[in-house]
Amino acid sequence: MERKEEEMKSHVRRGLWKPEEDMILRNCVESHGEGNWADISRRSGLKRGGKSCRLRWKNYLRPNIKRGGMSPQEQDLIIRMHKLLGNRWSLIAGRLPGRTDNEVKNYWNTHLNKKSNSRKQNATESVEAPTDKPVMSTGVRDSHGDQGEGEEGTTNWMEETNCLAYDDHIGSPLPLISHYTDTFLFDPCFAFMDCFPLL
DNA sequence: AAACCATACAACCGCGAATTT
DNA sequence: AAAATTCGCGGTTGTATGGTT
Repeated sequence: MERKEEEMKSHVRRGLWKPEEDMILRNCVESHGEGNWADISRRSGLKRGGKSCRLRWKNYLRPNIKRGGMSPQEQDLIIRMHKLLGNRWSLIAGRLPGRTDNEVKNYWNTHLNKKSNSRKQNATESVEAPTDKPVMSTGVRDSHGDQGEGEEGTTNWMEETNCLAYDDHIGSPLPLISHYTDTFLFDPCFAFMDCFPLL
């Protein structure tokens, strides 16, 4: 049993994807549709696990993926959202059209984390008791323990996040309500966040 | 030129949630 | 209802690349 698993693992290709593999995966997803990644992995003939196929598609091959550097607006939005939600990368990425959770996470870890830390350090020189915890918690996925409880820090998040989306097409921040009715109509987390200022 | 180091990003892993059987 | 399977998330690791010594 374990031996068989070992054997399976040893036949699975790992590491960076080659252009040929990308092409095969793209063709396979286009003809069979997204989902059931184990099946796609089998059908494609690629020696890649379903998980790996899914990740590659989601983060790289999917249409409408935006590549290249983050705009200042995107950076700013990530910082604000991270302050609110903590490491909820998929939620943050959901507010950035064309960006993936992995990309946002990487960008935060390599660029913004430092920036944010140095900012925080400056702030702590004048104010006591900073916190790594997000201002708000969604309560949707709390098992990892790095999310805030939502009780503390009911600070000025309204002021700070009066814009939670940026529209590249019109080149200006979207007001909360228009975005709420647009992309995140059914996201309870954002529905709550967006409604809160009305209280 | 080469060894070393730092940075950025792609990919993997483990886990829990959701769904299917 | 329980077991098995699939999916999605966040943390972590691996690798390519560029800069410095």
